[in-house]
Amino acid sequence: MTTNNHAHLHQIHTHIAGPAQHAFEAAGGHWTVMRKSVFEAVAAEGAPRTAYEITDHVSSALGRKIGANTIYRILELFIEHNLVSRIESQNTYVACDHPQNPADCIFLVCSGCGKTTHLDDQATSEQVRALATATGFTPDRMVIEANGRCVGCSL
Amino acid sequence: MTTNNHAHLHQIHTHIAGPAQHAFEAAGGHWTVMRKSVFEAVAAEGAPRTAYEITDHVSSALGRKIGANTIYRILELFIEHNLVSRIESQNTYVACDHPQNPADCIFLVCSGCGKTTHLDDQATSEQVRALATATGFTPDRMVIEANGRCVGCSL
DNA sequence: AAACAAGCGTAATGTTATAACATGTATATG
DNA sequence: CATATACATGTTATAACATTACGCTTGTTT
Repeated sequence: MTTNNHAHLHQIHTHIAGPAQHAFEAAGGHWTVMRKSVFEAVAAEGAPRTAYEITDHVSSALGRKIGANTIYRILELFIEHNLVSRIESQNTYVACDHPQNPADCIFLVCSGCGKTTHLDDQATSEQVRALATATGFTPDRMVIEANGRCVGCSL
Repeated sequence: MTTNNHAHLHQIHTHIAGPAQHAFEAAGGHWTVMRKSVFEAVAAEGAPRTAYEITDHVSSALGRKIGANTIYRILELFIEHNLVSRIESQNTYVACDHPQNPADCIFLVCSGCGKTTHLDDQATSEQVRALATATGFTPDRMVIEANGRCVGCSL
């Protein structure tokens, strides 16, 4: 092995490795063209995007029609690896800054402009977890979202 | 006015007024047969129910086919009046115990049996609100959910 | 009675997500 | 390098969730 070869491999293993790619590969994942493209689509805008928006974005980036389920598969994979979070109250997806630190994110979703910011507050998310645990519940994934108005839209 | 009359009104203004009905009417809403039926469908089970399950339940309760949009309309109305909460991570709806006290609920959703319990912890939800507010965000509705395993399903 | 609003019906459609199965592509192994 | 294997994606169809547009009936106001 390790005769690292074929030209088309170079196009996959581009050198723009962001933290996302790095974390994903460190976990044994393959950073394929498709996955790279999906990640870029999710990360492209400040606002979270729907799966079908991502589908369109990827389709035009690759110049061919991609099926929705391909996108959903990859989003699910990314969510498992903390590269992406799903905003439950919006049915949208956002890229996650810190794949290293799998903290529970707190999302602030603006109902005016759609922009979403995210906070990490270990103390708060731990408090929610502790509350749940105290009842005998075993929490897995936390969903903490605030819907309201961002600074710009509250005027 | 106030010649309170017609027989069919009596069937609307039944005397089983739970706290939900009471709060709803206090807010100026009309507790119609349809709305009563929807509320009962939502409240019927421990587990939260999807809008289409509610649709089926109401349809068989009333003996005729009810359209999904009728259910969605009423669910939305109930949510505004704190009679019902939507579990965002499940696309389901649950009846709310305390329409009086519009606290932010914390839901514990079991991925095993689907049962959902709800906590009220003012301190925690206030903490999340405070976090949001500190960034200049004006929170409206909070979504705090924990997905995991309930006591029975964690074995 | 006329005007209006609230509540619901009906039908169609839009949006989000998954299932089932086929095909392609990378990697390991003899 | 041939082949086996597992992983990744394509294709098609459909399920699940939600909304729109419009009209009819009923209750309330004038």
